[in-house]
Parts: sequence; structure tokens; C-alpha cells
Amino acid sequence: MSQIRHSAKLRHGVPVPIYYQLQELILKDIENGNLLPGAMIPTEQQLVKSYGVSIGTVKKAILNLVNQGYLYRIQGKGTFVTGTTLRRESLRYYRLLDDFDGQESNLAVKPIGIRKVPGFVPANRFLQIRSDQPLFELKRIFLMDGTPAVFSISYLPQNLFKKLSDYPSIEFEKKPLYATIEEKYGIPTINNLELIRACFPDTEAAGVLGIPMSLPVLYLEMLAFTYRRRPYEYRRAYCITSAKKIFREY
Amino acid sequence: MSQIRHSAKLRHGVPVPIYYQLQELILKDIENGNLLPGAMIPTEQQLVKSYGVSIGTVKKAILNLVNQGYLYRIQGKGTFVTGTTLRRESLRYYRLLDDFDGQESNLAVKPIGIRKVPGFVPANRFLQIRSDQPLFELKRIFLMDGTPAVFSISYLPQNLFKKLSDYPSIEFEKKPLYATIEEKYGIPTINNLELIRACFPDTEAAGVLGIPMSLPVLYLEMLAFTYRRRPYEYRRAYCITSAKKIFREY
DNA sequence: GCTCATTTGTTCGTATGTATC
DNA sequence: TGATACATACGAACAAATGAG
Repeated sequence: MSQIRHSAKLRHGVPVPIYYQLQELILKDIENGNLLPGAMIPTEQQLVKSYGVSIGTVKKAILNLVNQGYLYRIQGKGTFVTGTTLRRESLRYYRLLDDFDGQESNLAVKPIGIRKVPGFVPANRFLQIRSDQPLFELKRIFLMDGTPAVFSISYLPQNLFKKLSDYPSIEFEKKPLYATIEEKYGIPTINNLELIRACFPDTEAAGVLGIPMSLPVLYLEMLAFTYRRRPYEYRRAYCITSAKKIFREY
Repeated sequence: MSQIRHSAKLRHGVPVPIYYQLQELILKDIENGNLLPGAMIPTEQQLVKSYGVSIGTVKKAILNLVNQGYLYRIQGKGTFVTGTTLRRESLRYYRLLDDFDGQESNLAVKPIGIRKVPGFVPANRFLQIRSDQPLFELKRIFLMDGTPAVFSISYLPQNLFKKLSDYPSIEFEKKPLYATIEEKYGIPTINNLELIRACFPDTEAAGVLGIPMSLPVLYLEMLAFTYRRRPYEYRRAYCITSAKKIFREY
């Protein structure tokens, strides 16, 4: 029960609005794990009492966090912590379409190996960890209508995901990687960054995708971030685009 | 002076909240051009009087439109209509970086021709106009540090941009296309859609970019939308990515 | 199916502070 | 400095959705 008197934490008479201070306090509880994705935060009335502010101020703080995507509310139920904002992996870059108004194809994921590898440049630099820190390497194939379309190699810091290699790989077929990471390790994906280029596949990618090395492919490098812009995954992917195309909206 | 009694336009006792109805009325004025980008909308008090609602309701309607990017407010001055939300063309797809944390390179635009062309498939279908409607074709080169990096071909409906070919092409060098379109035609760019693939350049693209036809390039197709998801530009672009890479964040 | 306590959603309004010109 | 406009903080009253009993 959070009936504690937190009022001391809010400072009046400073140029920072009360609602903003409250907002940041709630956000901090989300980021440090006191409030996990899916958890219900205190009700408006509880916040009114424990912080000694008016209902309007509480509403403003909460609605701001809702607009920022950290919380969602259900009338009659409560206010809850949002999980990963990238709801479908397909919206990240695996939505392959023939056309602007085309339909999304049937997509399946096939893991083809997970192992521990030594850290290397540039992965460890992108992940902001020491270059001698080991990594998990996860290789996967994305199949469109049964045909290999994307060959993806993910690198994750071992210290963040200690039990990942013991994790049954069947799980990776059922759901996107970010969903597994959020559920098992409490790391929600907030945003990501991509580098895109056109090139020829290397020997391994050509073999896995079943294409000649003379066929141009999209080469994507991706960094996935959690709260406070902390990177947790570095990914390389080779995408066949000769028939289908990569789609993106923003 | 907008001291008209608009109150009749707001219906009470319906399941649609008052603030939302007001919000939509303001939005409609923006979309149909009654309120142009940069224009100041009526003050809170004027809206309170003319619509007969409380200050809180007015604030909620306006703040929603601010959150959605249609309006911005300056304390002490007023509330204004936002223009194009894509502030820098470089954020769309021309931000070429060597690395995730690299710096943006010096980018210049060089128009190499504008002309009238007959409509064609798929451009006219994407632009949602009849296939016999003519188009403007605008060809441009994007130079990075003086070196050609992107060859871009834009198609615009002639009926929307009647005077575009008379427009001094020097203007296109100074500012992004979307800025010109907003300023001269009052069409703000709200969002866009892209298709991306890797392929070889055609003869023209290879010539313009000064690369061999055997070098893989990114081939982008883009649709730019204004209010209500109305498409106004269809663009094709060839991007050299052998040295630099395409960057994107979202 | 209904009632009731809980929780959020909407609408109202006042008072005061702060920024702009 | 004054008038104007937005920002903050307060809080009341009622509506609507949820879930438990």
C-alpha cells in the first residue's frame, strides 16, 4: 500500500511545476523497475492523498505520461504501465510489401542458432559496454510465405541476459525477440535506430537465404534502446528485396 | 473578428465529448485552409465566449491538438497553426551517416530539370488521381560534401501545383521541396510512406550519380501526404550507400 | 441480470502566476 | 507599465466503465 506521505518530495515555490515533478517521480519508478510493465499505479485519489496535491494536478501528470506512452488508462479499472511501444516487430522493418497499399505477407521466424561470442568492434561500442565483455549471438531467418526473406544476426550483452542461451529456442519462433526480452528480463523496447545500405550478401547470408552473391540486398544495422536511451541489442540483417520491398511509415 | 456564436455547432447530450467536437471544428478550419500555417487561432477567452463552454474544455481541446502537432502555443502571445511537421528533409531519408553516432554531412540540393509529363501507372494511382491527369516531374541531385549521393525524381499532380514549372528553380536549391510546397501552395506535409529495396541503378541514375551500373543502390519510393492522408507527391530516389549509409530513427 | 463500490472521463469554474509586447 | 494570453493549481460534480458479489 502506497499510502506513504510523499508530499515532502514535491517542492513548491520553485520554477518547476508540481505536475511535472509528480510526473518525473512516477517515471522514475517505472524506469528503475519499481513499477513493471502491466502494473497498476496508485489511483488518482491515492496520489492526491499521498502527495497532498489536487486531483487536477494528478490528472495532468498522469495524462502527460499517457501521451508520452509510458502509461495507459482504463476507465473503471485503473492506470497501468505500458510495455514495449513497438507492438509488432513487423512495424520495425520486416513488413514486406509489394506496394504501398499491399497486404502484409505471412511471416514466420526460424531461429538457427544462439551462442556466446567474444565482444567485438563495433558491437560493443554501439552497446556501450567494454570491448572485452562477451555477447550472445542469435541468428534467425524470417520467412515470408515460407520463403527466406531476411537473415538476421542479433548481439546482446551477456551480463544483461545471463540465461538467454539456456532459453528454449522454440520460444523465439512464437514471438518477436523484443517481446521475449520484455517478458523475461523486464526490458521494454522504447525505440531503435537503423543504418540502411544496399550491398551484396556475404557467403553466409547468400547461403542461408538461398540467393546468389551477385543479388543486391538491403543490409540493415539496428540498435534497440530501452529507457534512458540505453542500448540493449545490436542487430545486422540481410533482406531480399528483389521481389518484395521494405515498407515503412512514420 | 470571430465573435460569432458557434455554440450551435456543439451538441450536448451526445456520446461525443464537447472538447473533442471543438477540437475537430478547429482541425477542420486548419484543413480547409481557413486557418493557415502560422496563423493565430482565437484566444481561449474568445473560444469560451463564442462556443459557450468552459475554459477547461477549451484548454483540453487545444492541448490535444498541440499534442497531435497541429498547433503550438506561446505563453503571452497566442496559439498558432503548425506548418509541416517534417522539419528537415534530412530527417526523412537523406541523412547519410557513417555510423550510428556519426555527424550529418554537408548536404546540397541541385535541381536538374522540371517538366510536365503525362500521367502514368503507378504514379497516378498512388496519387489517387485519374490516369489521364498530367503530372509535374522534378529531377534533383542531392550532393553530400559536393559528391552526388541521391538522384531523386518527384511527381506532383499538375492541378495542385499549376504554377510549379514557372517557379524559378533556384528556389529548390535553397530549401527542401516540402517547404516550398507549404509556403507557395499551403500544403503542409503531415507524414509519408516509403518503399525501400536494393537494386542496380538504371542507365540514367548511374550516369547522373557517376557510378557503374553494377553498384547496388537503395531504391526508394515515397508518398508524401498532407491532411486527411491526401497524397500530393510520389517520389523515386536512387541512393548511393556504398560508403555512407542511410540513417533513420523512430 | 442487477447492485454497488471503485476508478477513470468529462465539464464546470476560480484564482493566481508568468510571458509577451 | 498595462493589457493580453497562456500556464498552473485548486477543486466540485456528475457520467461512464469495470469488476465483485
